[in-house]
Amino acid sequence: MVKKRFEDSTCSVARALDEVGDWWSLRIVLLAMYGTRRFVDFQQELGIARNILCTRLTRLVESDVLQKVNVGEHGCRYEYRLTDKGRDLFTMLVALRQWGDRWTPSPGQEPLDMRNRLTGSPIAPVRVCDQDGQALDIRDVMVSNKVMGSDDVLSGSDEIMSRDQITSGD
Amino acid sequence: MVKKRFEDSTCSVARALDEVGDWWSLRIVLLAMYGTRRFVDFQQELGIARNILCTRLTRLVESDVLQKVNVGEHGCRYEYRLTDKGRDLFTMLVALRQWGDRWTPSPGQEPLDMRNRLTGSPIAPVRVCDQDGQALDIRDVMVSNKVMGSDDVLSGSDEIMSRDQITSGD
DNA sequence: TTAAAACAGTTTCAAAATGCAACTCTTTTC
DNA sequence: GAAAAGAGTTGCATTTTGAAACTGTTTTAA
Repeated sequence: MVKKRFEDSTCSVARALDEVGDWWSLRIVLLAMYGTRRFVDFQQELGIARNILCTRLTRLVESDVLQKVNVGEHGCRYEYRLTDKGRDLFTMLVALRQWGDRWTPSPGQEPLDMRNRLTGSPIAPVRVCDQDGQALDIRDVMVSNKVMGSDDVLSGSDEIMSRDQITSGD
Repeated sequence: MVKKRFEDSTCSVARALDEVGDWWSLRIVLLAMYGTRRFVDFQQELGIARNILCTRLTRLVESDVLQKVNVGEHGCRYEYRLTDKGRDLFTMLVALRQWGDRWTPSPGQEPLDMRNRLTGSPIAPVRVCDQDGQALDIRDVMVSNKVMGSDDVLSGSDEIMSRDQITSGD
């Protein structure tokens, strides 16, 4: 019984991408991490159309990634700030940045230098580890699918391991 | 001198998003990690339009995230397989999955159980660490901007730290 | 205290991307 | 050797995006 090994329409990656997986949202979150808070600043730094920015910010507020705060002194003037949920995208964005640094280098552009603010120690490459602290890459990972009662390894699809081998556990 | 603290049109996150930041590409890569390789399988599992899938796969091949392999016995029949570059999105996708598990839980849907294939040890939450092994969250990180010769902390924009405080180093 | 500028959007309309269905042509399978 | 499956294309309708102008507030500065 092979067909669909993971019923992933309810996959949390898909759900995450529904919230921040469009063309602009992660860029907005990234700018927010750099300190941008105002509508015009997002607009100018991204070069995004104002109406699109408006719908994106609204969506991000609805999904609780940003919060809209009235900072006007005599009326209404707004700022968009990261929530805990938005701030928690930090790890994923660092992983994405490191991937970009490794695989899409830009001539004459050196990677952003990020460090421990207190000690100056540089940030290390983000790794997936198990609870014993062992770093794992995709080939080392097994996914147990409780619904279907079968285990499987992630493939990373290369020529060494055929589809038959991968699905032999079913 | 405040205006733009990071000239990020050349930011590696932006470059990464140019390659995999659209609505479908990361889902395609994720399926590829689960072992999907064929055009029709991607199409059916994603519910994506065939022409769109075609342009996405072509783009991913062009940017060397996937490779297109002829597996026909008497002619042409293709598979799309992850390259090293594509496989290296694993870390980022695990971080995204964990974010989704934490913040967009689905009723009755428990997180995918991922483990070390050899030992059965569960995967731990992905963390950003410095080279001394110290786990850092966004508030602990400093970015040194060599172009502008200034240092800055990432803000995570909440009400505790005002924009003035953040930019006081300039 | 008032005029000018800045903010935070809307609205309108054109251009681009996406989705759907039908249609090819080749390759497997039976 | 026929039928089915794979891997796309093509054409057209729908949706999303982008650009620019337009509104109504709120600050700033004289």
